[in-house]
Amino acid sequence: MTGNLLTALRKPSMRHPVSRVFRPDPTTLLENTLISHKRGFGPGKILKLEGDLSSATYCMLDGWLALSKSMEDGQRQIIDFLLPGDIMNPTSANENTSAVQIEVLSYARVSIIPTGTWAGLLDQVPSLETRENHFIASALSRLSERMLRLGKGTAEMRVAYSLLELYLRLDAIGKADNCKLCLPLTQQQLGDFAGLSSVHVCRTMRRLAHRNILTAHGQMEIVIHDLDALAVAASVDLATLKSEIIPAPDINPC
Amino acid sequence: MTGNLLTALRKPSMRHPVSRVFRPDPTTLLENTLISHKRGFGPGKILKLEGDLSSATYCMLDGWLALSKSMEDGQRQIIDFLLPGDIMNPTSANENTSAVQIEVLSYARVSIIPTGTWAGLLDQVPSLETRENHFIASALSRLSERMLRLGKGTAEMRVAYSLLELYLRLDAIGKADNCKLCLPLTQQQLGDFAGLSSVHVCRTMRRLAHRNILTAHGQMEIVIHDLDALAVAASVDLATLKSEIIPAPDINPC
DNA sequence: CGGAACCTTGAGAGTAATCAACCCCCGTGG
DNA sequence: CCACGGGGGTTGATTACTCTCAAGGTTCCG
Repeated sequence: MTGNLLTALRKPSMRHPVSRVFRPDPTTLLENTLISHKRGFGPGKILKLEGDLSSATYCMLDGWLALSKSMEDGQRQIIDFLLPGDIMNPTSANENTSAVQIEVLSYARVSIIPTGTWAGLLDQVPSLETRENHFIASALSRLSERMLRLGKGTAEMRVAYSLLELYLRLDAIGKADNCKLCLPLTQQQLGDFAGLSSVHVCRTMRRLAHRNILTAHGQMEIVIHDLDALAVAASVDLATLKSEIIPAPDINPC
Repeated sequence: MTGNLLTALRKPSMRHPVSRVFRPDPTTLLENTLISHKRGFGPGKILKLEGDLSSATYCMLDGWLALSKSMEDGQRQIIDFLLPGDIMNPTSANENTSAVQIEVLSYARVSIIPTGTWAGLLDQVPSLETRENHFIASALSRLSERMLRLGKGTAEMRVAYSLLELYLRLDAIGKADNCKLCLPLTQQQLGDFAGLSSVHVCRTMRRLAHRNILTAHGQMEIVIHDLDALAVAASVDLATLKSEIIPAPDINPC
């Protein structure tokens, strides 16, 4: 009912039942907290504006959110996407405002947990802090990878990398069957993510399609035909990238 | 002897002695750990390459480090600078390799504390975890701010923003007297940070100088004459930026 | 004096943004 | 049923920005 997040949190103890004696499951507390803070939002809904008061941790149960920043002239950069299972606290260093705008891309179910409540949870659910740290490390790695390409990459690299990153993340949560991605994004939004105009995103994707690396239909239904060629275009080593940006619990299925 | 980091950690309890009974100071443990792991490195030294094994927290006592990523063709992006007082763990989501290259820019004294030891410290020094979280929030805010400009900003915005960010950070540790910054950087390195070629950094800074916004001499001794104009050029609200990227302990002296 | 590293400036080339037109799809309402 | 409008996607033409290449200039130091 609360989706991948709980599943993922349960896995470690299920995999190693010998490591713990049976006791009242702390994930029950987590589950109750997640459920009681769960809310649903439709596409286009703005959950937070930049600078809004915010001091909460977002636990993604389902759907997509975009974290973005804008300039006065309306230019926008998507800083990151939040996908099912992700945990993220967008509070900036001042402890009470959000550094980014938070927008719903596809119908999303999110548990928004106030910082105080979250701190209590961390005390009582030991695996949660570890998991949160994995997500922070993962987010930092992703941001670094993207900054490299924003600063020094060509349009092709940026688009190829963006698609690869999304592919790896979706694949990790079982949503990229056969290299097919369904992205709830317009080309404008993909451009805001990759640091390109929507027109140039279109041209670049067409070129990739023309080389039989991928095909796209309709509302961003993308099929990657040649993962290796896409990795070359993105200037990425796929295995390394995966290990660096996908949180550890999902990589080590023991 | 161990510099700003300890000073900063001590401040809270020193300011409010009434809030704690006297007891064996946990900062003694911290101090000992910092001292016993302290090392010094000269400019140019590479502490880690991308992908090197790494599982440690870096506590900056003095000097500058650069975290960077490179592409096969040698293009390089500086992801972040580490300045005195900063705490940072560059480990990627796989828990054992560094997501970035770590390079010394000016003679640096750093305590490099293995993850296990660090976890023990966190248990015993309550203020440390809070402080680490502030640094994480601060780093994420900075990265977001920079990504916005890498993706959508002009060369002028990028240079102006880079200088402003460094000004705010140096000012916060008392190293930006009278808007004068001494950056241990070449224009090439500033370009790697701002996502520009060294040639274009030069042109852009000259234009800013020509407008009497700043002057630069020698090895990047920069004096900002018109902070407001620089903030306009960077498309930044200075007070907001400061609150978002400078860790809270220096703002909320509670 | 010579060399090295860095900064400065100009000229030319290349990449991506912008502007503009058109297409397609789809939902709405006459 | 069809006319209409809106939101996206596609494509071409033009513009603008930034890179690269190249040639000095400066400072520092052996």
